[in-house]
Amino acid sequence: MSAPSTPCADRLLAWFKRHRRALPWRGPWGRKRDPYRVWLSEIMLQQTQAATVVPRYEAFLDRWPTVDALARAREQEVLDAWAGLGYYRRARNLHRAAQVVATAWGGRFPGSVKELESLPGVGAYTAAAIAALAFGVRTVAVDGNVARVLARVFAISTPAGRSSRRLQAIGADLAPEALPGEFAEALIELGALVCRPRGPRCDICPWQSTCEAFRTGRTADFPVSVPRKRPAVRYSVAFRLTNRRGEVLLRRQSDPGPFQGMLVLPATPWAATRPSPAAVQAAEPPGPAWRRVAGLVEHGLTHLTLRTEIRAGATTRDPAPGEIWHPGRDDGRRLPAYTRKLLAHGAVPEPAAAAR
DNA sequence: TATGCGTGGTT
DNA sequence: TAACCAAGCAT
Repeated sequence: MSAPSTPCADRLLAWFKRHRRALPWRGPWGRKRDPYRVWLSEIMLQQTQAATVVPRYEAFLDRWPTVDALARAREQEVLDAWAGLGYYRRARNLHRAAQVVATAWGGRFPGSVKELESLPGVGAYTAAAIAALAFGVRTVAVDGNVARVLARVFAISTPAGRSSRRLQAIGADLAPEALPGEFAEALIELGALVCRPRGPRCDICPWQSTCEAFRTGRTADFPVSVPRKRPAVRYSVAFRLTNRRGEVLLRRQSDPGPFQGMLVLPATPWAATRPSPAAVQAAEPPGPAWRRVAGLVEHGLTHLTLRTEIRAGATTRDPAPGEIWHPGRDDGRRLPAYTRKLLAHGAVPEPAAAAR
């Protein structure tokens, strides 16, 4: 039998140069890139699709064009600018990392994988991505796309989650001396556009001739995935308190757990069963007579399904410390999707809306 | 190593 | 339609 041929970096680069998407965090082909912009985009792209990130990235960059500007922002502003993107710990780490870069590193990002990995929110993937894309380090960043590509090309039957070190080493060996950043990004793009999870486009793949999974007709067998558990269900009762202007009382989620630091409705803690009357009463903001809103709002997180019942009430009082009145209706943008959903559910339509 | 962390798109 | 999954990280 003949020796298996090695995937060719030049062939992948040629494909990428021709087919790569024009995304706002990408410059012209082969051009040196601003580490701040690479870092910001990579944090946003963690577990988040490019199409979702594009408008948020541009808005973020408009508001905080440099790492120093971001370091000077207040944490609340950063969290609110992140609202709707999910995984809110990313936003807190982003702000903290900006302050580390601004102070400990004099406003310039470090250029080695190891130094980058010391920044909050920067793990093995993101550190490698910044090093390759912004600093020309000859390495690859193994995300879900790259893990899938390599698992297929080399028919690796270890589950991707447990073999990322090995995949990293395999990928880095393939990287060329010239344009390592473009190569690292090309691998990701190949996974996103061609070597897709289902229905891979092997017919247009630049690596088809060296892909073991294609050769053996087993692209569907790689990467090997571990079945995931079904999310647990959690129940709570949330309180929708409105003032005369139709504004809604929100507070910052202070408990560790989902939505920490974000604007949420006052509510009982989440529990495995529906809250008892005593638990509901203990969590009630003081004041009004509460009206039960029909139905249950269901919201899915990666590991939880939240089922929330809403009680509505009206008041004339001022917000307590740590609480704010939020317009509620229009700008849903400072809010997590979960909070937005709770505001919208069974809301009494305003006259203007009802007339349409 | 396993688990906790959002949200939206795709099939 | 109910998985499945996305440019993962921290603990």
